[in-house]
Amino acid sequence: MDTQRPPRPDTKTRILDVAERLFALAGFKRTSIKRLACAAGVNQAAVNYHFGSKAALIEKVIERRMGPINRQRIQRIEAVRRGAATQGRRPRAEDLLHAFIAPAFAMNGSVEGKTYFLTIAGRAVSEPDAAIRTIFVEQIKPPFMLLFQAMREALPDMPEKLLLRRLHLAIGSMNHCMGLCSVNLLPPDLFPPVDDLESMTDLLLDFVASGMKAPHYRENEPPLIASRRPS
Amino acid sequence: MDTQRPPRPDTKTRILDVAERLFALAGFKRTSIKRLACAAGVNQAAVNYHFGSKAALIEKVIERRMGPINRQRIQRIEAVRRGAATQGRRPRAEDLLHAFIAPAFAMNGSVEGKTYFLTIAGRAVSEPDAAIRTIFVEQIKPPFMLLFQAMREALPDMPEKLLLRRLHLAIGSMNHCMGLCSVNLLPPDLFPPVDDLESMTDLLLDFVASGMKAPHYRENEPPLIASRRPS
DNA sequence: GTCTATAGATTGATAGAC
DNA sequence: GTCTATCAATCTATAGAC
Repeated sequence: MDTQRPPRPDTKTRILDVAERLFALAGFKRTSIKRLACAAGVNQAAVNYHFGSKAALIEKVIERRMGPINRQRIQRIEAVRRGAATQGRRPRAEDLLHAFIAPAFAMNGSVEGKTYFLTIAGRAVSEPDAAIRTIFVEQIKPPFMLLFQAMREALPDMPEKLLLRRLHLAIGSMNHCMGLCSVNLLPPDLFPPVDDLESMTDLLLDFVASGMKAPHYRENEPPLIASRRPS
Repeated sequence: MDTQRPPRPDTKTRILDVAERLFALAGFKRTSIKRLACAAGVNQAAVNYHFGSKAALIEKVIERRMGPINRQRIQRIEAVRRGAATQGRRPRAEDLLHAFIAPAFAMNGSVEGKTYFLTIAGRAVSEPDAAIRTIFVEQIKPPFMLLFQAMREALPDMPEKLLLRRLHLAIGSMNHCMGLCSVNLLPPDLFPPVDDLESMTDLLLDFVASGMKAPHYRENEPPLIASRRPS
C-alpha cells in the first residue's frame, strides 16, 4: 500500500477540529477548555495561547465554515439572477432557495466535520448567549438579504413583509434539518435517519419552495382555510 | 378603584415564573440558582428545598406548559378526525396541522409567560444537554405520533417516510417561529416583529400546510425541478 | 510553543440554626 | 419554610519555567 497517512495537522487546526466536534456534541457552554485540550492532545494553556480566549475560539470555529458557505451562497444567487436576466425572465424561487440552501449541506472537508458543523449551525439562531448568536446573525445577514432581494424579483406579487417572514420560516426548517442530519438529536424511531446530505437537501428544498409559494390573502379577504378560525 | 391587586403567588409559583423568564432570556446553563432566587425574591436554599435540584426545576418549568399544550393538541386532532369521519371524508391536512400548532401559541396565562415559554420551547430540540432535550422529546412524542397517524389518513398517497420527515420540517418551522415571536433573538431589521400570536399562527400554518403538500416524485422519476442538480 | 501550577471567580447543593 | 454559612467542584485565564 502506497497510501500515506495524512500528516498530523498542526496544533491550531487540531484544536479547531476537536472544538467543532465537542461543541456539536455538548454545546459551547458545557464544553470546557480543559476537556477540549485533552481531547485534542494539546495542553490547556495552548488553547488560550493560540486563540486568546474561549469566546475567540468559538468565533473561529464558526467563521471557518460560515465564511466559505456564505461566499458560495452569494455567488450562486448572483448566478441564478444573471442566468434569468440573460433569458429575459424572472429568477425562479426554487433556484434561489437552492442556491442558498445547498452550500450549507455541501461543504468541503471531511464528512464528520460537515455534520458536526451542521449541528452547531442548527443551534445558532436560538443560542441563548447573545454574543455567540450575533456572530451567526451578522455572518448570515449579507447572503440572507441578497436572497430576500432576489426573491422579491421571483415573487413580485407577494407583500414584502410576508415574503421576509416566510423566508425566516424557511430558515427555521433549514436549521432544524441541519440539527437532525448530524448528531442524533432525536431517537431514530421519531426521525428516520437520512442516508445522505444530498437527499436531505432535496427534502428540504421541496418543502420550503412550496411553503414560500403558498397562497396568501390580501387584507379584508376571507381566510382561504375556513377552519382556521374555529368559532 | 376597587381593583384588587392579585395576591402575591406562593413561593413555588414565584420561582417557576422567574425561572421561566430567566431560562428564556439566558438559557438553562447560564441561569444560576443564585441569580434566579434573587430575582424571585426568595432565598437560594429555598429553590432546592422546593424542587430538589436545578434539573428538577427545569423539568417542572417545561412540564407546567407542555402538559396542557399537548393535551389540547391530542383533543383537537381527535376532534378533527371525528368531524371528518362524521362527514364520511378524510381529515384535511390543514386542519390537523392547525390542531397541532395552535395550542402552542394560545396558552392560558399571562402574555409574558406565553412568550417566554415559546422561546424555551424553540430551543428544545437543539438543546445540547440530552437530559433536558429528552424531557421535551418524550412529552411531545404522543401528540406528534398522533398527528403523524392522522396525516397518513389526510395524505394517503405520500410515502410514510417522506411524510414523517416533512412533519419534522414543519416542526422546525414552528420551533423557529416560537423563538422569533418572543424574546428578540434577531434584530428587528432582519425580522419584522409580529403584532400578535394569532397572525403568527396563520403565517406558520399557511407555510407548513403548503410545504407538507408539496409535490414529490417517486423512484426513477426525473426531478421536478430541473435546476436541482446543477451539473 | 509547550508545559506546570495556580489564581480568582462562580457554580450546585447542603448542613444546621431559627 | 426560611435563613446564613459554607463545602467541594468546576471553570477561564494567566504567570512563569523551560
